[in-house]
Amino acid sequence: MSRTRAPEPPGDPATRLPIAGAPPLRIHEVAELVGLTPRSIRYYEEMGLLSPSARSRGAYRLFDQLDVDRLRFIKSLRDDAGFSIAEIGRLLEDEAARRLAREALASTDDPAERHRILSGRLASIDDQLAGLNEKLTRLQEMVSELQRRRRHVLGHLAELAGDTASAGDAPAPAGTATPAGRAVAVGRGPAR
Amino acid sequence: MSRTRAPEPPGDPATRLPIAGAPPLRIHEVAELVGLTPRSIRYYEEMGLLSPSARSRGAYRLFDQLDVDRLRFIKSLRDDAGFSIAEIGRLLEDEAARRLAREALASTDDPAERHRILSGRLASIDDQLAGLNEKLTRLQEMVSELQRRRRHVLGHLAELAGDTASAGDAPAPAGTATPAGRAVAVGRGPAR
DNA sequence: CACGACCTTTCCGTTCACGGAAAGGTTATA
DNA sequence: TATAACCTTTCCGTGAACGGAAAGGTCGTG
Repeated sequence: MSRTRAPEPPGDPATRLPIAGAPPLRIHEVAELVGLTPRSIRYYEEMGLLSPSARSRGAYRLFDQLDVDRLRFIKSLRDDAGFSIAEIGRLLEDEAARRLAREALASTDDPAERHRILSGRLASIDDQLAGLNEKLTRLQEMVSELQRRRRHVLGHLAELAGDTASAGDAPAPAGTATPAGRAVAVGRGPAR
Repeated sequence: MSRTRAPEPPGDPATRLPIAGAPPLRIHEVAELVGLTPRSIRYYEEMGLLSPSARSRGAYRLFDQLDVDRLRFIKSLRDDAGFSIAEIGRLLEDEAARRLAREALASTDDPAERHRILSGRLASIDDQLAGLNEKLTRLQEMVSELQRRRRHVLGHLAELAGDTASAGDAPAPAGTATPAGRAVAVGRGPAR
């Protein structure tokens, strides 16, 4: 551990303020933090998923907390939702449109204009919801099917265990409570 | 419409029976049916996702209803769950293991052996559930967040509409009821 | 039996999402 | 100031998931 962190000598406040006392990170630091490679992060920037991050005088990329959050979001979208980089780009563009709409709303009192802006936002949100709901429904069907099988197997195991009295209902070993209500069984060991 | 369907002259019952009266389909027919290209279907066969389908004397691939179901499943896994072809391959291998386990279970009365088989099945199911649940939870979080925003925008719109009395609660225009319980709002027009 | 429409395999090309090397610049520390 | 450990851009390579053309075979109909 030779060198720890560069305090970034003052004189370059940049355009984006670093969120109160949090030092900016360099690319391999964020990479490790969020579980991506520097290469991927540069690629995402090239594809327009990141606002051109701040740079040091030496042209080093510098990342603040917002960048980290954004990268985490991107990774989640990629790994969990299975979106392509292009799709993620579109989602993030919409995110940007959202900020613009906020500002536009704050700067006008005209009811018609406000209605136009809000309607646009609603349409965009509904579009995204439609896409996500489709994926979500399919995934839930798959999970339900697997849970059905799981109960089935557990029933057989219980039956095997001797007490032929109580069959069909199982304790469920570990679970992730889904926001939607029902607990979902999850078993042994890490995936991947 | 020159040629409609080949009745497949008897003399080649093949190994897989065509499920009572359903004529086997040729590759471009299934392709259109399930929404894939012939090229993709051949590729999936090459990757081992399909049991080597039946062939006519002239070496044409012939698909029965099971093949169609399997292809639909593959497409769903690919498009909705975002699995890679390799991952789908593993899931389907497990499906095959499931059939084997069924047969093995049916052919033994030894409790220890039955327990071993059932435990293996349970472990495999739990593995799959773990992976799917992770995706599912993330997706649900994203949907929840979007719904929150949607309500927010709707609140502002209602406020704009004049009656400043009732704000914050909205009727939700259209919805897909998720198996898990809560209705999820979906708006205007088709996505994609 | 000839035709058109489909099929076969083989192979090369393409897009996506990066990996990795090259050639050179920057930054904190010794 | 020299050195190690980062960083930069540029470019070429790679595996996945196909697309598409080539060269030839097969099917039902005219």
